[in-house]
Amino acid sequence: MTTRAPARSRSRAGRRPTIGDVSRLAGVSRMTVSRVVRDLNVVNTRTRDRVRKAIAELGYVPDLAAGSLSSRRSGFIALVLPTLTNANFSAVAHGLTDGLRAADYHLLIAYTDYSLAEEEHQLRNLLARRPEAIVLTSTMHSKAATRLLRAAHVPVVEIADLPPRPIEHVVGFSNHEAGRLAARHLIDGGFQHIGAVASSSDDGIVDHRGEERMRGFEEELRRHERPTHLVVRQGTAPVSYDHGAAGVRTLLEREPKLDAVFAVSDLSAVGVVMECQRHGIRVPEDLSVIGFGDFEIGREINPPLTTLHVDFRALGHRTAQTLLEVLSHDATAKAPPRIIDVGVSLVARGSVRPRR
Amino acid sequence: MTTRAPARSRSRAGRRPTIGDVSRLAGVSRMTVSRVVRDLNVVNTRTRDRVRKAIAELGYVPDLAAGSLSSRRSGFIALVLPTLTNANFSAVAHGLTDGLRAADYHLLIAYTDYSLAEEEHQLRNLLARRPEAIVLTSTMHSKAATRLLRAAHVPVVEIADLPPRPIEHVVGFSNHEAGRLAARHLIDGGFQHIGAVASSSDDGIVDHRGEERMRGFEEELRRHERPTHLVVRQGTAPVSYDHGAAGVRTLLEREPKLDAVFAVSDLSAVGVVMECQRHGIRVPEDLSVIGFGDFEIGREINPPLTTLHVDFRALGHRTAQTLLEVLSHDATAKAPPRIIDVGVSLVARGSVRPRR
DNA sequence: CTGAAAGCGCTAACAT
DNA sequence: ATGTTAGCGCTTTCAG
Repeated sequence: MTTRAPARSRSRAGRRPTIGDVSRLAGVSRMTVSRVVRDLNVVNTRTRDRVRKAIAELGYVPDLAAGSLSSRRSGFIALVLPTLTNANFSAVAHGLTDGLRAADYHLLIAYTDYSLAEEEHQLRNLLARRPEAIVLTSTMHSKAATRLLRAAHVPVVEIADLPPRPIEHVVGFSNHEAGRLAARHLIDGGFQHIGAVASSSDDGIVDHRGEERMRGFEEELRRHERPTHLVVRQGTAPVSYDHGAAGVRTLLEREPKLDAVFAVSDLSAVGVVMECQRHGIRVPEDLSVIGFGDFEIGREINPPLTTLHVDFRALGHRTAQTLLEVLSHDATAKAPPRIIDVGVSLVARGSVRPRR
Repeated sequence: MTTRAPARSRSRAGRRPTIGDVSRLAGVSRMTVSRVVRDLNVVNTRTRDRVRKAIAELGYVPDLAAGSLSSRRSGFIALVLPTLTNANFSAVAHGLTDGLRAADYHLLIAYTDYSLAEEEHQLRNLLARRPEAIVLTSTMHSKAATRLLRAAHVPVVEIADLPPRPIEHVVGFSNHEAGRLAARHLIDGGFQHIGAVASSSDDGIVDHRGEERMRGFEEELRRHERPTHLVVRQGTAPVSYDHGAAGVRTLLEREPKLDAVFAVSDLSAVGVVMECQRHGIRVPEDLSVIGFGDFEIGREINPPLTTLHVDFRALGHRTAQTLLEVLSHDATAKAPPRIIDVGVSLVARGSVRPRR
């Protein structure tokens, strides 16, 4: 960059100021600047102010890459989400951010589109930046991903499910149990022709948590000697409204006497309700509908949606807490694995009308 | 960490393997390992395989912090979003990720909850990690944030609006024009009592883009000598369903003859429709509704929602393209600012029934 | 309270 | 095709 700036600014022409530029301007050593930047509270007030002034004047922003290389602390925690388009995952991120802020950890977010291959790709990227912990919203990983995670020498928290063989820590709930709760609610409600709309796995695109819910749902049906042939798979994750609309059409073709539907997500449940409206099928008089996730749209539609509720924000908070505990552990002694279940509960609203 | 591992592994006990560990195991210099890792294709095939084997054996993952400190290339681009809970912003992220992947840039995402202070905080964090470019979904920043951005010596792209005084590059559309389109559609439709549901700013929480839409809307009303007293502000960003439900109640109290409503987002528009259903107000027979954003839920409800459409995925792609062009520019010559307008269009659906 | 020396893990630039 | 040297910007450690 050819600049006409006077020679005295040669040291900072065209590049970002470094700690050395600040120290020169303030007339102190780089160490002193470093102490001021990190708020170490050991620097003389007047020196500190002089340094602060120099920092402001130069617009100095410390280089965390250099800092963490030296201190061996990157100061960030990685969160891997299946998708950005899900209010519940956002709630988790919020809970995490809040819980981590006081400890001055920065949260970095990546998403995988429910793809195992993409998860591995993102993990590789993230791990290369040396996060101090890693949070995964998924309990199913490629073999290579699992190996990476184990070799990373970093605390790993799997969230939003209860894996049978966790990598390390877990903050979640049982998706299997969620599905069973839905089935029991419908069976107890006296419904005779119970269907469900799930999504299908395809080519490495897997919504394992949704599948667990469906497995729980089917298992409970079987326990009560009910048929499970009315579970249809519609589209791939992320589940959305149209999955429900298309799914219920299929179900009604297959069983005109259908009287209740469990949708793997509130979003597809809303799709079910909307499609029913279009065909003059009354919810809940003709057909009862139950979803999962307690999304806002479910509370807003008419009738409001019966659903399964998980406190995802609390889940995020608990994850932050767990992380903080684990990270405060002496690095020489690995903290024992924590397994935390935040639970799931059924919220009865107008979209289900018991038959007895 | 007390370990019983044999002494020969002393060099890698309890810590991650470094490039030196790999080079020792493979019997080559660290440079050779570096070349293999970066796929520089200048290494002898047999040597390369030996190195690869060592890498696999040790589970070596390169340290990008160290690498980028040395190469002065961090390899990532930062995306700052107002909120994670917005399908359109997710679409932008997708478009960006896709467009950037070939060039091997990694996208790191942060969100601000529509808070200027939080934006500044996130920016500081992000900038400290030396992104090679920064993408902001907002065109309004705190003074300090603007200063940080200008001092960062990094390309800045503001997206999803058309700011009058851009920091540098822009890929967006006119929110002002979007609001005007909505107003014109309703005026042309022959509506007499036109209202709107906006959100209010509060305490540093600002949805500047939404406000621009409302300003455009009001301006167009005034142009046609229509009153603008039926624009109500309901809640703060992020806008959601309940904003619309509460907003339309207020509007109907204020003007029982209300015949059309523009909602700042499809989400609040859906809230309007749902609230109308609950009160026996027919949409569109009694009240017409128009939203913004063309969210999936708008296509799914009955009647489907008339809305303003922006191709956000394309916006993300164009942003990626712009970034790639700008970044390929010789670092010594700053690329000229690009201003790209992806446009906005009205999508007429069932929720608006013209009166003439 | 402040500073000097050494080095974090990697790559640019220059040998060979 | 491979290696050597130096140094990226910061912090740790130790000395004063």
